[in-house]
Amino acid sequence: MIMHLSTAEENYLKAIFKISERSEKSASTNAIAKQLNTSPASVTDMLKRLSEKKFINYEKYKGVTLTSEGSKSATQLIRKHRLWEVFLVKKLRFTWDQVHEIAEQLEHIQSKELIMRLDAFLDYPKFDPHGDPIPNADGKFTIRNQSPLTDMFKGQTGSLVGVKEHQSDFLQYLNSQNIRLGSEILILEIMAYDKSMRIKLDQKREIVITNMVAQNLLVKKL
Amino acid sequence: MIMHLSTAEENYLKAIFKISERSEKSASTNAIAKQLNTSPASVTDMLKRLSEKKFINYEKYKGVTLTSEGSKSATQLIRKHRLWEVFLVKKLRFTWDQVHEIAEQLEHIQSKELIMRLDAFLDYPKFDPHGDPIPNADGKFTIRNQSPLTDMFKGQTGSLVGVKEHQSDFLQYLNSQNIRLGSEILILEIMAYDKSMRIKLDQKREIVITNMVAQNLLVKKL
DNA sequence: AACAATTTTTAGACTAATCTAAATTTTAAT
DNA sequence: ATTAAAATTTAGATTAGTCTAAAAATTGTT
Ligand SMILES: [Mn+2]
Ligand SMILES: [Mn+2]
Ligand SMILES: [Mn+2]
Ligand SMILES: [Mn+2]
Repeated sequence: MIMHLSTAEENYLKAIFKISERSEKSASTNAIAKQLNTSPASVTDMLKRLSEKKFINYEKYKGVTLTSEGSKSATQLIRKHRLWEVFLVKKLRFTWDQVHEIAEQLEHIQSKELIMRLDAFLDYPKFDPHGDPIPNADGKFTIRNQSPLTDMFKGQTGSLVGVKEHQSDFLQYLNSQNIRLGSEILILEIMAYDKSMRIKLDQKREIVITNMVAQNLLVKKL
Repeated sequence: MIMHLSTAEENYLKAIFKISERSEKSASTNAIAKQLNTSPASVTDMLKRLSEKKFINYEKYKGVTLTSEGSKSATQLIRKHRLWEVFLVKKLRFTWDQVHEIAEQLEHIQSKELIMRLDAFLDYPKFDPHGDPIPNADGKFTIRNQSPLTDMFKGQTGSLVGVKEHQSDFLQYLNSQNIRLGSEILILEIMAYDKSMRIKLDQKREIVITNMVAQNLLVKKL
């Protein structure tokens, strides 16, 4: 029943999970290749193996979906990744732009007990340092209402609950502007021309952000 | 200059280091194979590769020694292993018999920064949960005077500072007898026949231990 | 010094994971 | 409905790490 997955296999399942998450429909070979920075030929190869092992539903040329077994594995991997990120930020005082790479390695450590204890040690966090929900031991994600800042209008206020983009240069940009999870954002003005926004941050500083930045900020309306 | 090592390569270097540590002379192919639970043929293969990369001094049929580069890598790996063991015991409340396997995986996580911060988080521990010294960032081990309990005589008292054997069944046996690091051991009697010992533990309980157990207990004379 | 036992290396094969280039299938557009 | 473009799969090769069986070298013992 308990089937061992290699690091590579785990990464493929996670990639498929993430693609399915954002597009609803089945994941294509090319999309997976792009996500994993690998060649489509390698993906096809791996899809055959994962299908053989019943982690995915795969038919040639038709794309893939995760089986419930595959979905469970992917969710556990995400759980581990995000818990480790919390550990790195909360306990080791890394910043949110420094943790992803390290968590990419830590997520593959195999020990149920370790994760149980880590979770307890961190006080059962519900969200990671980027505001992403951490599935619980049963794989259940906390749902939260949130929307990209671009969905809000002039005069409205939101609290930053997450970021869509996780690239460290983006996160470092946010650091430089003192924009962090929990920051209060009041939209003062939206430029008609380029949709850039003038905002008031934490009832203090006024700054201008581009539409591209605003698209990547997830807020809860206040 | 900075050469990347795979998990397998790191494990070979650590094995060679440990063999050299206990026998002084160069490590033989068979000894490495035994340590890593692999075949001698695989070892020869890997020795060629590690020699090529200048981590070991290797001549066919002559056994191997680590170069200074190899020694440095092995020491860093041991440092990581032992720091993670401290983390698991001190922070996650694992017992000393549960941590080795997990640390075997954690030691391969690649991030200098992570280890620096972990070391600080743990308050720069000098010894791991089994009493083994943790090399500092420069690779320097703390030396301590210690001897196997079998080197001591009737009437002498020692404090347990380490164990030679790390198998979990041995550690669990010690747990069951309430023998732990720091325990005070007074030798009451040594049987001439089988060299088993009657000892007084922590000025409380009297127990009998076999010579095999005594050989694996490292004590500091009091 | 010869030979038997042991150790080590080589030969040849296998698996997982990857690649490039070529062939095939699907999809989209005329 | 053809045909061009894009996506996907296959073919064939490569690398790391492993294995078993056989050959070669070393070591130990008469
Ligand atoms: Mn991440
Ligand atoms: Mn994250
Ligand atoms: Mn250990
Ligand atoms: Mn240890």
